[in-house]
Amino acid sequence: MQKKRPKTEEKLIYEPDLDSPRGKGKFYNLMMFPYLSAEGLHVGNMYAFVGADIYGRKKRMEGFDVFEPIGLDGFGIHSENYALKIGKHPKKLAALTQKHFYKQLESIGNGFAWDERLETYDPAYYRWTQWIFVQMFKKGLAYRKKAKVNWCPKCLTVLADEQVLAPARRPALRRRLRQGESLGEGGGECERCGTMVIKKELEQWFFKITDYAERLLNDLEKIDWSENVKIAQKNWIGRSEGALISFDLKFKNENLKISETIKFIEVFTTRPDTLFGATYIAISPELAKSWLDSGWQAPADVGAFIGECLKAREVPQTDEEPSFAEATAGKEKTGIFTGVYALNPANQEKIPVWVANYVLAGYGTGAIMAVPAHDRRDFEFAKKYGLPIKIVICPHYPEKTCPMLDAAYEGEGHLVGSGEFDGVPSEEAKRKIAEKIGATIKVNYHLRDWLISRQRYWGPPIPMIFCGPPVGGCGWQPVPEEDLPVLLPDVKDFHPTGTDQSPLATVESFVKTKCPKCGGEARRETDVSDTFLDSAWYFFRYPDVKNKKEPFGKLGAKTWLPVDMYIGGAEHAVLHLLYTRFITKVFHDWGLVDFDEPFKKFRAHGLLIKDGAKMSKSKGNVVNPDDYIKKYGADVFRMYLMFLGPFEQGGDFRDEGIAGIARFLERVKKLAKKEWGASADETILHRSVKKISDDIEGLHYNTAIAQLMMLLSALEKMECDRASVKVFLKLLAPFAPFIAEGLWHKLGEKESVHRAEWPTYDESKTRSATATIVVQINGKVRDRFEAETGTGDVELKAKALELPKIKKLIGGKAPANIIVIKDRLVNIVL
RNA sequence: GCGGGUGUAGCCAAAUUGGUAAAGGCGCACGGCUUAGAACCGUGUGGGGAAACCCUUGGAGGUUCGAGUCCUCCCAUCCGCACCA
Repeated sequence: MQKKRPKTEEKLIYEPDLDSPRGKGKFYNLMMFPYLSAEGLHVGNMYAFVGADIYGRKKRMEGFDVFEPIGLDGFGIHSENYALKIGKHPKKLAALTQKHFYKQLESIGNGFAWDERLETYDPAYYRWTQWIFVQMFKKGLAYRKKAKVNWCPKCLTVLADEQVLAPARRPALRRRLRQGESLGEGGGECERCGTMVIKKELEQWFFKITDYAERLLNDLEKIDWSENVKIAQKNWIGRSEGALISFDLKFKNENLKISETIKFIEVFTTRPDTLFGATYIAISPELAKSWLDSGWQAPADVGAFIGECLKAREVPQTDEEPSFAEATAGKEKTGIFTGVYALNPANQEKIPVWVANYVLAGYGTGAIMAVPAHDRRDFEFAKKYGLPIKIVICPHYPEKTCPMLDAAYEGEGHLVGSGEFDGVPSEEAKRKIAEKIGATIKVNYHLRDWLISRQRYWGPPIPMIFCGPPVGGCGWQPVPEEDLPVLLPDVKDFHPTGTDQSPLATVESFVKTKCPKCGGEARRETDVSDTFLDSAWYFFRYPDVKNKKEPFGKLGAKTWLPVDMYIGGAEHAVLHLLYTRFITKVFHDWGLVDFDEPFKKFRAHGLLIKDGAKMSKSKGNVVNPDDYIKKYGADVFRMYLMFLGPFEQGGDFRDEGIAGIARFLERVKKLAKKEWGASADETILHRSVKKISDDIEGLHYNTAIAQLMMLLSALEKMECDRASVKVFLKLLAPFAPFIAEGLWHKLGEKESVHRAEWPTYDESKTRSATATIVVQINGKVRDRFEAETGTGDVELKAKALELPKIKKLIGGKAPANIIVIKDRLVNIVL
C-alpha cells in the first residue's frame, strides 16, 4: 500500500556551534533528558524532543549560537525498577540501553550537540553529584533527622513529599476525596510504582529546601514559565501568614501535673481575629505523646486514645494495596478531653484542651486554637462532642444579630462578641488582636525539607562516613573531596532489602572505612541519593562534560547558562522543576554562578495519549516510534507528531492522519523539480514567513504546518522562481530537516539549509491588494463585495448601499446607524 | 473544598484577539487516470429546506451595531493540591 521510503532521506549536518559564533548571541535550548527505564524511547519523548528541536533549529537559522544537548537520566529508581523487572543488573542494562537510546535519538533528526552527552550513572558525572552533597553538608544544608517519612512498601525505600502523588488511578477514591473526605496523613501514591505509601519513623538525610521557600516563591514572578506550572509550585510551597499565639497553662490543672512540665501551648493561626471565638484547644496526638514523654500524667483513657491515633496513622504494610478504609484511616474526626485547661489570652477564659486526630503534627506547631463558628473542621468536631460554638465574625454587622449557624462561616466580616474589638473589620482585627496579646507574626510553608536518602542500590552512594563512639566518635564526616567519587560497588544482589537499609549495607568491604578526621575505624553511609538530585543540576554540566576539576567551569557557565528555553513535561512541576530551582539558588549563593533561576523560559508540552488514554505497558497501547520512523522516515514522523494538535496541549496518537503528511512531503519533492517561471504573487510568501515565524515562536506548530501546506499549494499553482522555493525550504527545514536539506542541495546550495538565514518578510507585502468587504444588515451577513485595500469608510459605505441586494432589503428605510470597519465589513443597522 | 485548563463538523483542529465560524489535515462522496485496483490528480463535504432563507461554537441569561471570543450563573471533563488551621 505504501511506497518504500528511505529511513533518512539525506545525511544531516549536526553542528553544536560551540566554536563558531554566529553573531546574535548564545541560545541554550534544553529539553528534559529521558529516563533510561524501558526498552527504548517512548513516542511521548519523541514528541517533546521534536517540538523542542524545531524551536532550536529556527533559533539557529535566525543567527543564534544554539546549544542543544542531550543525555540520559539513567541512575535511580526508575531505571532500577526496570532492571528488577526484567532481572538484569542495572549496570549491564544501562550499557545496553544507552546504545539503543542514542541510536533512537539520532534517528529523529534533532540538531543535538553530540559531543557533550552525559549520563548520570557515569562516575565522571556522579562524582560531582556527590560533591554537591558534600558541599551541602559543609554549608549546613544537608542534615540528618529522625522523622515520620514516606515509605513505599513496593519500592522499599523512603520518598520525598514531592514524590508522593495524589491517588490518580482509583476513580472511587478520587470521587470521595473530591467530596471533601480526606486521606489522612501520608496518603498518596508512590511516584514510580503507584503503590499507596505509608509512614515510617526513620532517621534520614534531608536538604534544607525550606530555607529557600520564600525565594522559591517570590522569584516565580521573574521567570517566563507556563502559568500552570508556576501555580502548581506556588500551591506546593504553600505560604500562609499568621500568628503564633500562646495559651497559658500556668494555673491549677488539678491532679494532672501538666503545668509543672508544660507551661503553655503555642498554636499557629491565620485567623487571630477569631481568637475570642476559640472555645477549645486541639493538639495532635504526636504533641500529646511528647507531653507524656516529658512526664505528663494523663488519665488512662487519654493515653490509650493517643496510642490508637498514632497507630492508625501508619497503614499496615501488606503486599495488597490498602483498602479505601485503610487509605483514609483517620478521616472520621475523633478526640478526647485531656482534663487540661488553657487560658484564652484574649478574654482570660478557661477553655478545655483536647487531643484530636485531625490536627497535623507536621504543620504549624502541632496544636490549634479551635474556633468552631469559623472553621468547618472545628465546627464538625464541636458538633460531635457538644463543644460551645461562639460567633465572633458577623457578615452583616450593623444588624448585630447573627443567626445560628448550620455551618461554619469562614469569610470576612465585622467582629462581635469580642469585647473592645466589636465592630472592627476582621481583616483589621487580625493585626490588632495579635498586637494586643503580643503574638508573633509567623509565616508558615507547606513545603518540607527534601528527603534525599534512598534505600536502594542504583544511585550515587551518599558520600558520608560515620565515626561511632566506640572508636573516634567524630560523628558524621563528609568524604574528602579528593576521594570522590565514592564508587558504587558491584554487587550481585541489588534487590532492595526492605529492612530500612540499602543493599550496600551488606557489602562489608564497602561499608568498612577509615574516619577522614581521626583515621579510626568508621562506617560508610549505605543509602544512595535521590535520583532527582542527579537531574537537578545536569544542565550545568552539559557545556563542560569533560571537566575533571570541578562540576562545571566558569567559562562554560558564563557562555551558555542560564538556559534560554526549556521544554518538558508538566508532571515535573513540583518535582524536577522545583529541585532545579533550589539547586540553582544554592549554586548562586555559593558563588558558582551569578544567576539564581536556571530556566529563563519554560514551556510544558502536552501529553500524547492513545485512544483517549495515557499510554502504558499494562494497557498495551504504547506506540513504538521506531516502526514509524522506519516506515515513513523521520521527517514524516516529526511533522505528523507536530500536526496532531497544539504542542502545549498534546493530542491523541491515531496514525490515520499520517498519510496526509506523507503526501505533503512527496509533493514538496515534486515542487523542487518544477520548471521555473517568473516570481508572481508575493503576498502568500510574505504572509507565510510571518505566520510560520510567529507560530514557531509561540510553539503553534500545528498551524505553522497548515500554513506550509497552503504555501505549497500556492507555489504548485503559480509560476514561481527558485528564490520562492528556497524560502519554502527554509521554512520547512525545522520541521523536516532531512528532506529540506536534500532539496536545498539539489537547488545548488553548498552550505547546510540549517545554517541558512531564516527568511524575513515585509509587513506591507503580507496584505493583499483587495479585500472582501462583508455587508451586514443588523449584524447578519447579506452580501459582500471586493474593494481595494485601504478604501475609505465613506466610499465603502456608499458601495455597500448601492448593492442591489442590499437596496432591496433596506427597502427605502433610513438606516439608524452604519458601522464601517476598514477592509472588513459594513454593518447597516435598521 | 481550593486553584488551573478544556468543551467548535464524523474525527484532529483553525479563527488576524470583539468583525464572513469552521483555515489546514483525516475520513467520506463523486469524477479523472487505469484492463482493474493501489497510488496520484480534480471537485464537493455542518444541519434543515424545493427555494427564498433559517439554524449552528456544552447549556441558560447579559453587554454590544456585531459574541466562539467579554460578563454572570450552571453542566461536563481533565490536571494540580488538600483535615495546611
